[in-house]
This record gives sequence, C-alpha cells and structure tokens, in this order.
Amino acid sequence: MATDQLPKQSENFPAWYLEVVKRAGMAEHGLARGSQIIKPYGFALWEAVQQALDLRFKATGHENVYFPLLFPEKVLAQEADHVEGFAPQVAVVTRGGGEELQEPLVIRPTSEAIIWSTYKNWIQSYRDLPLLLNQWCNVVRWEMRTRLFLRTSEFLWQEGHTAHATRDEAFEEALRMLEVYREVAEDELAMPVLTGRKSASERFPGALETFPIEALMRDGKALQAGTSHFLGQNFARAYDVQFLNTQGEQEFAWATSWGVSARIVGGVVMTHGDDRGLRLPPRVAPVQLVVVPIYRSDDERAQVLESAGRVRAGLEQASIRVKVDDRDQHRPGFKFAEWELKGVPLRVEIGPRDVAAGQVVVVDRLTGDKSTLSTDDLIARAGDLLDGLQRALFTDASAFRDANTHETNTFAELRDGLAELSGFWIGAWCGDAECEQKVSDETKATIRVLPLVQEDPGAPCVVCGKPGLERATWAQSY
RNA sequence: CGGGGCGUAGCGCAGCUUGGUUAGCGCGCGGCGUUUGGGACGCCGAGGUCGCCGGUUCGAAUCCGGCCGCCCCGACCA
Repeated sequence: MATDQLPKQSENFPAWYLEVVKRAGMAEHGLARGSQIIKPYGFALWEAVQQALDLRFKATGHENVYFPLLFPEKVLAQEADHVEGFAPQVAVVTRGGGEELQEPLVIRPTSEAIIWSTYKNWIQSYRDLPLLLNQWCNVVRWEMRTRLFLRTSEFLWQEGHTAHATRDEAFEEALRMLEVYREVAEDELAMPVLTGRKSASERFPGALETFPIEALMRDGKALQAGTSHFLGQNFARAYDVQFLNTQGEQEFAWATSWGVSARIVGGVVMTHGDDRGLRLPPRVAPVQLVVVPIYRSDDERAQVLESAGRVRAGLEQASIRVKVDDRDQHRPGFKFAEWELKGVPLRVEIGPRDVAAGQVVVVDRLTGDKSTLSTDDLIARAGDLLDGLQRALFTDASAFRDANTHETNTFAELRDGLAELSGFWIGAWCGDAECEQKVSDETKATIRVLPLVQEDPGAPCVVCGKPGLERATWAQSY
C-alpha cells in the first residue's frame, strides 16, 4: 500500500504547504492557540539561517544581548504610534505568585520599548554611540489567524536595535542591514527578493521608514521575509534618550531596528518546494547528501555499508553534511521518497553492483537525473555539484519571479491581474493613500515595495490618473 | 469578534440521522517469516475515560443543555 500522496502544489497550495511542513518533520501545532512546536528538521534549518545572519551581524560590528520577556505595560505605552500599532496583539500577564498583579506585565511583541527605556541609562554622550546590539529571542503576538512558521502566536526571531548620533548614520545602518538580509536570502536561501521602502500604511508602528525584503512564493503571493526600520528620533523622544553632542548640546539619539523571523523557513518551503516536497538550498540543508544502501543478504548488507562508511568519511573530510540511511525497516524506494520529501539536494545509491565496480549512483533533487560516478570522483566533485544545485535553485526561483512580474498602465489590468494572484504588478502611483486603499479593497493586494529612492515614473497613477509620484509594486501577500 | 466546519487509538477517518450487548477501518507501532535498485507482503498482537461537565433514558459515541479546544474564510500581521 502506497503512502498517501502529497496534495498537488498547483491544486491546493495551502494544503500542500502544511502537509510538507508536517511530513518533513519541520513543525506541528502546539497545545495553545496558534502556537507551534518546531521539530528537529525545521529547527536545523532555522539554525542555519541564524548562523548565516549572525556571522554577518558580527562582521558589521554588532553584539548580541538579551532583554527580558516581560515588562510593565506602561513602558509599551510611551510611544504613541507604537502602542497603537501593537496594543491589539499584545498578551498581558495579570497574575503571578497566585495573586493579581498591581501592574500588568506585557509579553514582548517586539523589544523597542524595553530596550529604549534601558538605552536611556546607557547613553549620555556621543562617545557612547553608535550602540549596535542584536538579540535572538521569542516574541508573542496575538494573531487572529495563524499558520505554521508563517504566522504563529509565538515566534523566534532576531531583532537588532541600534542608536546613532546622526540621522544619516542611522539611515545608512537601516539600509546596511537591509542589504545583509538581501544577501542571506539570495546567497544562502537561494530566494530572490525585492528590496525597497514601504508605503506609510505598511510601515512598522513608530518608524519613519520601513525597508522590507519581499520574496515571491510559488502560488504567486508575496512574503515579507525581513524588515529594517529607520525609526528617526521617535523612540529616543518617547523614552528620553538624549546625549551630549560634540557641540555640547543635548540631542535625541537616532534609531534603527531590524528583524528576521523563523517565518523565513516557511518562505524557503514555498519558494523552492515542488509536488514531491521540499527542495532545500545546499548551503542551509541540514543534510546535503544522503546515502541509501541497497542490499539483499546480510553479506551484501555488510559490504554495502562498509562502502557507504568510506564514502561518508571522504565526504565529511570535504565538509559535506552526509547521512547514511542504514535503517533496516525501510526499503530503498521508501527512503528515496522520504528524502525527496525532506528536500535533500543529493542522493547517493550504493548497491552490490556499485561496490563491485567501485562506483556510486548519484541523483540530484532538482532534475532527478541519475548518473554514475566512481567513489573517488564523488568525493572530489560533491562540493561542486552542491554549488551547482544552489545556483540552479536561485536561477529557477528568479525565473519564476520574473515570469510573474508584470508592468501595467491600466487599472483594469492591475485589478484583474492581482485578483488572479499572478505575482508582482508594477505601476505608477500618485502617492495617495486613497488609491492604495482602492486597490486593496478590490484585490486584497497591497503595495509590497516602493523604490528606495523616489523617482518620477513618467506615467499617470494607474488607479486615479493623476500625475504619478513613483513606481509601486503590488501583490497579494502572506 | 463575525461566518462555516470539526473534536472517536500516535495520525487520518467511519459509526451519530433512526440510542441497544465485547466501538470499527486504514496508516503507523510490537513479534515472527518472506522481501529489499522507486513508497513490500503474510500471519499474530498491543493500543480507546468516544473533548469536558451536566441532563433525558432500563440503556448514550449517538438525543438535549452548557463549556472548552482546534481548523477554514474575513478584519489584524514578521
């Protein structure tokens, strides 16, 4: 009896996504509403993302810190836009030690409030700046609807919080981190992203500018995979963080914050997955190469596993993450299907015939093509093969993104295109929130990015026909 | 919070309309045997307070009331 087939990606994308996440052993629902248990395979992927990011944070002069999960509600309330934006989603602790608390504590939905109320004590002089800190933590947001990895009530992320002496320095920092995010998404996760500015309505509560990376999923919806915010002096004002500048004057510090969450793991699934399951970019794949031994008798088994062991040793010497699937309770066909579901980039089959010939059969997850290599060749070339697969995934995803990116000058085309969920639609926009709202009302799509630098589109607003201010990129999104 | 659906073994479900003795099926799990180059098969076996509380009844998974939880669609969102 064959195991249940996955839903077809093209027929029911949400069901396909959830089945892949569950069956690949990435995550499952927790006991509390909207919570998530991240399982080893999903967590390993998140760890790879963490590593890639953290390396770059350190290289750009940042240090890691940790602030408390709980803080008084009134601290959150000090920045007006911020509290207004987050209040509906904040979980509040009202009891402790068996008694009602005199002052309710909030579970952080993000840490600007607690961090900036602390920065007040850490910043007195321009010599204390810049302050370049990051924390890896969990936050809680009481979302109405949740979905594994993409939107859970508790999620893992990193949040960077920096303070600077000048506007320009803070602004550059926000853009620098946006670039770090782009690099990790594209180079490590093979996930092409658009970068740019958010419109006012899509900005982070309390930010002057929000810079996202936006990826396109295989069902044509966009995913915000990371954001960097230029916060101006809003938080410094709210939490009274002033420093003495070189002129001896008191000045409010300039701020940025930036974050990437474990949502990006879901992004990888939806960017690269196919009808057989995951396809993982080699650079972050927990297992880059799996060896499936094939045998009948105990004798063959011993020979084949011995050969597999040598292959593993050689590949590990070359810093490749290898797994030998020597489970006795499953037959090879089962293992092939399972490792394809889990998205392992390369599979090596070793049977009695191969042992005799000193060779292995290599199959890649992208094409499914089989080839025969000598054991030595495999060890010498596996790294290159993986690099090739990494590039191919990025090329694939880029081609898909490009094929699903359209430009238009007519509202009808924009509206119909967005209603069909066919990716990014680019058109001139007058900058008016009413036009933005109209598109959203009629198509559920929002402006995902505006150019980093505003530039005359040379065309009238695609919605109202008034002079265009800049080119906007619309899409439906997760 | 509004609309819809669902809670029965680890997972997926049937049974409920029309109450009736030991509550079924598939997958998975354990044992034995045969198998093993694309998701194996046979035999034996373990596993259940039918979401919770109360009510009706000789008798409740099934009918009634209340509660809790989950999923999908909307508003919200990394």
